[in-house]
Amino acid sequence: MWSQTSSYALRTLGYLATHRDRWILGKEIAEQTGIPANYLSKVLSQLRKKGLVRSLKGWGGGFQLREDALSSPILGVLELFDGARDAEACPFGLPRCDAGNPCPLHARWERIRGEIDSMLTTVTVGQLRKGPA
Amino acid sequence: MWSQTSSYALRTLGYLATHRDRWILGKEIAEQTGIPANYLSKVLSQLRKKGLVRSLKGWGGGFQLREDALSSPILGVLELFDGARDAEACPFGLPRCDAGNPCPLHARWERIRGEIDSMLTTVTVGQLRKGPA
DNA sequence: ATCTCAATGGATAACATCATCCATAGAGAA
DNA sequence: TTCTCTATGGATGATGTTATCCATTGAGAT
Repeated sequence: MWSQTSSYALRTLGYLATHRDRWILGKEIAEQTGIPANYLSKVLSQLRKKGLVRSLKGWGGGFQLREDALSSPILGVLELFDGARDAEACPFGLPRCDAGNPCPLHARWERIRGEIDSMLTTVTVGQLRKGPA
Repeated sequence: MWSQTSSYALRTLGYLATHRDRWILGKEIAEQTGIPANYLSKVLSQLRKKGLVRSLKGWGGGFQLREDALSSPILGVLELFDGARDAEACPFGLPRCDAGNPCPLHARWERIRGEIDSMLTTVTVGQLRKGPA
């Protein structure tokens, strides 16, 4: 549904959201989430540039979720890695369909798309925290 | 959302569903739908093997939609090119989430997934026909 | 039989995504 | 300063998807 990389980003943020009390090594995130360490470093780098994550080099360093990232909708994360989705585009790539000239799937898809958008804008990074059962 | 190739397949079937009165050249489909002609031939070949489309070589030949394809759900087409989707998989690749240990997105996604499945099994190839306004 | 039309299918190339390797830079410890 | 730890970033490789090229096959027209 979304790219592997986006999935990595969400998992990473979920892990950081769960451990906000200290600096987390990239290596630790990789081990705990199963994301390839080398690739993860690229993902973390982008999350840092985007301001979702803070980093500290050297001994005792690592990564941390930034405070204001907690309330950030996950839509922003997905867009960062998958690019902005064309909200208008027919997911089937059918010839231009819109309200005036709908393809057979248009109306049904319109509704589903709305629910997905609602989910992505409502759920925040902070809510990716792995809570106690 | 789905692969480019699946989109091509749906557009192709839509075009064939709209012109059921004669044999349609692959070239014509390519021109009218904007699908690369050479690549389209592969897609058509798979549609033929799957029994959705009939072909005729030589002068006056081309492609035609098969009668029974009209009532076939488009889900089958998507699975043909994208492979069967893992219905259980969390679209975010988050650590195994299920009813017992749901990720924050689980419940919301469950519902959306149901609607998508419903759409894909309900809409048929015949309904891809480009009807008169 | 021969010619032309058009699908068929194998081989290959272009491209993006995913992943790894390695050298460098920054920061605290000794 | 010097050492170790750890993020940073450039270069490269692996893989899957998308696209193209070309030779072959089948079928009707003449």
